[in-house]
Amino acid sequence: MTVTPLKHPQLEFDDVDQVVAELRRQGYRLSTARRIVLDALFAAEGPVSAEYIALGLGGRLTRSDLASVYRNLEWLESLGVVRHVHLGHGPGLYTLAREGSREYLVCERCGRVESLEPSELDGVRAQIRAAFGFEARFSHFAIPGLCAGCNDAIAAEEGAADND
Amino acid sequence: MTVTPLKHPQLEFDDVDQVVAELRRQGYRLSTARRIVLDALFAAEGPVSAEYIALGLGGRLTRSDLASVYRNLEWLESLGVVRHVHLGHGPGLYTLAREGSREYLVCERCGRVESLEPSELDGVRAQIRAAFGFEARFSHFAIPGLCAGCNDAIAAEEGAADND
DNA sequence: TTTTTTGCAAAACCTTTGCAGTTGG
DNA sequence: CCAACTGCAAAGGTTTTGCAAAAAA
Repeated sequence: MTVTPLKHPQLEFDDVDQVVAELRRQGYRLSTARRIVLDALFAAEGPVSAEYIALGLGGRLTRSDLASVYRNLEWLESLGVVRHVHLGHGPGLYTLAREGSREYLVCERCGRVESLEPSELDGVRAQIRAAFGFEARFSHFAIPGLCAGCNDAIAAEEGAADND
Repeated sequence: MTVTPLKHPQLEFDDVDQVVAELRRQGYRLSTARRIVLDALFAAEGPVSAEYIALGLGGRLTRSDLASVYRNLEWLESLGVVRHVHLGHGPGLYTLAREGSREYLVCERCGRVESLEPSELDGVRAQIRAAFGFEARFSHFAIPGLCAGCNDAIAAEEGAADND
């Protein structure tokens, strides 16, 4: 089993100041706009949209310009500090990369999102690799489907509809 | 093992005229614009974008209005004649539903698309169901990753870069 | 001071909607 | 004939780009 080497190794950090210090050490400029994006990502509880960041997480934080937010997210992503995921239709969602590439199960019926440790899907990836020689990456696009609860609910509906 | 009952059972048909006849039998109007969309879907070799259909599959067929194409694709989808998939970024792609809900592996490096019989992923779905109680649906969003060739190519690159 | 980044505006991209005019049955 | 559908144009939602003004180092 090989650990995938990252082109841009994830930076280790626990708070905004650490990231700021590290980026500055690497020679990057740290504007207020950039700090705002980092603040929002640290304050957010899960993946958030660029717009939500620009609105200061819904008013709780300093607002900023949407175009700059996109530019800075892209920049932070290229440095391995941030990554983004697509959970379905709707905007891409951004999150700090520090926790590793979490993977998501998204219920298409109720919208519930289950966040998984990357290793939890190793078996699934192995099965796909064995069958198709394909290395599946669930870290950028979520796995859509039906959660247990909705699956049951649908089964019940269909039972009730048997007398159509 | 239960066969999922379809709300809109797929129509059986081999060519445009059969679909047209069936839809007319069901009381729907069949305009030229609608026939053009069906012609394009039958002529296409795989999933195609609405725009490509509107352009007459790149000039080979009659062109038509993009908004009408979208409307008719949505209508045909609601009748179970058409379905659409998302293979990654970029527009949704439409295809005839007659062949069942094929599922796709998309290489994020070279763009290669591998089309699978639904049953080929039954084992994967079973594993996910067993582990998370989640019924994965790969028919609407493709599985992204790296095909065997690109995986090898990347391994080679990384070997060559060991002396960084 | 000089290079980078910002903020605003505009555009690009995909998709939906409103509406007057046309068409299918 | 009349309900349904078209074609065009405009708008909606997400993301990118151009550029003059502002800010970082």
